[in-house]
Amino acid sequence: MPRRTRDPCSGALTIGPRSGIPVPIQRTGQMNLFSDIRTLVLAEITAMMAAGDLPAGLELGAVTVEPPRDASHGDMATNAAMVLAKPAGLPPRAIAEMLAARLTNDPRIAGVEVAGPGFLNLTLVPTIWAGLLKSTLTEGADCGRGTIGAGIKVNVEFVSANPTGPMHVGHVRGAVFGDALARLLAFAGYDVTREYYINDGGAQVDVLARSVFNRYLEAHDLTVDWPEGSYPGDYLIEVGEALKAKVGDIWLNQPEEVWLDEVRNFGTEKMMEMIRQDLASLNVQMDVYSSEKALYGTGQIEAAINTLRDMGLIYEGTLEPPKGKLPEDWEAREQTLFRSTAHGDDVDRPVMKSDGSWTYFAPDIAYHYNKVQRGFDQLIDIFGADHGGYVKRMKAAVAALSGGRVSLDIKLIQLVKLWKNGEPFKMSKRAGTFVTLRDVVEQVGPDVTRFVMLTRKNDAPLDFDFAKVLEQSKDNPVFYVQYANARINSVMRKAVAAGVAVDDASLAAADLAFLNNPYEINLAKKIAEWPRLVEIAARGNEPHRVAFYLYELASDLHGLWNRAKDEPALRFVQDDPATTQVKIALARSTGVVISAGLAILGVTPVEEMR
RNA sequence: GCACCCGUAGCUCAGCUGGAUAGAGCGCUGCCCUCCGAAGGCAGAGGUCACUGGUUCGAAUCCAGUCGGGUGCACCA
Repeated sequence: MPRRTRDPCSGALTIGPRSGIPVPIQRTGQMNLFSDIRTLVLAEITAMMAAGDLPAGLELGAVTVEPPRDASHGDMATNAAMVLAKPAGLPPRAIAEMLAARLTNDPRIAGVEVAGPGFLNLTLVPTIWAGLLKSTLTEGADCGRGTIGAGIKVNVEFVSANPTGPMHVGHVRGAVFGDALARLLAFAGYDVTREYYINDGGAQVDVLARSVFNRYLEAHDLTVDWPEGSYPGDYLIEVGEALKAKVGDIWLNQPEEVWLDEVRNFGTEKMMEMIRQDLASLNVQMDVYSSEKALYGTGQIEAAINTLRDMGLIYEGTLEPPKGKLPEDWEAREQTLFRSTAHGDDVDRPVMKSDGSWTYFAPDIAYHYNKVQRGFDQLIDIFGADHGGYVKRMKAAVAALSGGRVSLDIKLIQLVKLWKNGEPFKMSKRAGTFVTLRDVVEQVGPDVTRFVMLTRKNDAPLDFDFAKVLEQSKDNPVFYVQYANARINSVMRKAVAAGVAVDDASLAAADLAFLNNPYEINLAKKIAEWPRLVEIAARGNEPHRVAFYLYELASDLHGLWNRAKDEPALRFVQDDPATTQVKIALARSTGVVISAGLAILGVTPVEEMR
């Protein structure tokens, strides 16, 4: 097909200084080639509808432009002809032929092929990759930043460990996942709030208070009992000492009513200090700490329940006994129930105990109501997998209280199995091998901990081997990705020593039209996928995709590197400074994306590994 | 009994709002290792995507059911 030339003065094209080849530039400042080409495809379809080639008013939402699985299928593939065939009442290949003819006219498109049942395989002009690298280098740490979350307020609630002791290893994964998800969503353009819900309203903080009081008594050299279910951990010794330092001996012979409230406040405050420090050691920062206790006595629980009551969703009733094995002490009992079945739950749930006090569910409802009232459009809760049974009722509550306006996504975090050199690492409080978050971070560091925790989907169990995660070999994904970055920095230092300018501005200004080896193009293509991956990962609340992508990106860099052993022309540092600059631009662009990706994971990129 | 999660290569796992011949690492087999940066490289074998139906131009992906594993199942948080 004849190629229509575009006016170079339109601003859409620029002329490569040496080659004279037009280099498309992204005018939006974004480097998402896939959305650019999808926009083109949609525009041509719209034009076809206007021209009467297709019926007007076709729904285009299902049209995708994505990387083909097989490199022989070109650089991008679109399903447009196939998804439009039925509504348009035309054979897919007929649509494909028409669309192909139009797409060929775009200066970015080098070739279009109709394949299979009606795929359009697009080959881009080689200069497109130069434009990609330029925008990557120009955007730097912002490359791939998205806008799909623009104007959307999302609240990510995670960790929410009980304030009764230090965080243990079971909390680590949830903390890392939640923090990485928050970073991912922020990167995709969402307005993100990270929130911790302090469970300081239940019976367990009374137990904490009594345990602290015991330590307080011990600080006065008194002997104490440790009843079943109390918290005898050493970490409360200093809290007891601190309490003694604060109040002296005034509570020594006082009944519980006198000191319980104050000791509880004192204890939970100390525990939260410790938890904040634990989180900080993992580079996790919360925006908001919300207190369960603060919901009591302020009418918030009553208000939330009354709101449901006004909707006819609260009633006095008796639940059916659970099927299967009946609890020993089961008896029919009238309770105040939330009609969660109206919003998809399996049974209605009690909000008030038989003694008239609230169940744990009631403040949770109030807390989520509070989040709804604060104007969030989306709520995300991150729970341990053992709380899976809690999902439906919570979703029902949010659906009811927001009138369906606010979505709630609950991500369940599966267990982490600990290993050491391939041997199961047993955890036991009694044997003193209880593993705290601090133990993990001190042994392997926050970067490795975070990366490894994100190398699995949240709902898949994870093996964590204290020895293997620190191994410096290609079998260790953390090392593999970091090593790629170190290699990039190495060749850049070498180029600098050879007198080549490798700052991002110089590289972006260079003529980059000479990347043409399949290994180089392959790496550039992987870079091109980055913004798209951010979108997909953010849409699914799946930060693990970033970790897998980085591994693939590193793999492509290493592949190019290894290939260069046999093909010296592929080496990043060449005799000719201009050629070196082109190669370094590719390496540096890879490094830019690695850094951006690691930032989402909350991992610090390393520049050297010795 | 019910609900939720899971079932993909010998092992551990990816797999995009359904796309073309299902991928990676480990392990295995065979070569190579005077290489910008050692912590290796290249290649090969290896699959009924648990099973059976359904929807669709097209299903590992969506739906229903079956089997198998995990978790949770009034008034605990």
